[in-house]
Amino acid sequence: MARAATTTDAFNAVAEPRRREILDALAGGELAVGDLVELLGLAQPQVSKHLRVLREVGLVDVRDDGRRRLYRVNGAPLRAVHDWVAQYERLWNERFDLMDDVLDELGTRPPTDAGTGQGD
Amino acid sequence: MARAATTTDAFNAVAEPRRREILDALAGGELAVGDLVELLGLAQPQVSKHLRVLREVGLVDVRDDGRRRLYRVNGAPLRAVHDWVAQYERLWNERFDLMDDVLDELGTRPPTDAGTGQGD
DNA sequence: CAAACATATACCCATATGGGAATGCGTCAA
DNA sequence: TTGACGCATTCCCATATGGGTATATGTTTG
Repeated sequence: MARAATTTDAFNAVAEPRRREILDALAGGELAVGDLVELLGLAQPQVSKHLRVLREVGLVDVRDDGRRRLYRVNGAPLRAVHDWVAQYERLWNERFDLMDDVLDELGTRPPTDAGTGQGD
Repeated sequence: MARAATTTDAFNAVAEPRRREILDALAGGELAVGDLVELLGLAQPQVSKHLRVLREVGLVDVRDDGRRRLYRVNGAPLRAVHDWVAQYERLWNERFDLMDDVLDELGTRPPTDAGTGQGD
């Protein structure tokens, strides 16, 4: 087996830096392939291929405009990523960690910080 | 060129479902490789290899305990993922207006150093 | 109609992958 | 010491990747 396909889910699709750049560029609004080619400095086929992947996971939508194709972001699939990562927020935020200890010792969570002081 | 190495960053490391499972399992606390083997139903070498990747990107720390090795999560590297994805929250959240303000502020880099956040 | 333009596909290729199986190596038990 | 245990590493391999280049498809213009 090789690595999971990039089109498997948003996790894989977004692992590629170039695709993140594309999404960032599209964050400002609709853009045609040619615009992205200029903005990213990538070859046109490469951009089209990245867009294909993004489309397959639903991260972008397309709209025909004459001989151009306008792409736009659709962040919905990123929600899964966000939700998963959010669970680890506490692990890079020391405060939560300390708070956890404190709460653990107290045995219960006070309804609000009643100015418990900063003891430690 | 092939795909970027899985050890390139948290984005790539976490794109693999098994590695996410490992992190989820470790979220409860330290675990030995053998524990993970049982929990995930994977072969031991595979688990060790996934742990290697996670270690290389700093997502887990190890600790020797006799002939076992206890792994624990370190969510720090996930912060980059979280921060990037958070930019797109507005695309699946209805509160555009509020988010717009936030994004606007993110667009500028205040001279302040770390610690800003909203802690207060 | 043909020519120019915009985009998508097809091919080719070097590369890292993740699983399987075998093995190396340090640690604990008898 | 020998042997069992726990884990890491190595080798093998099918597979998808992303970039490069060439080409096919569709659209607008002359």
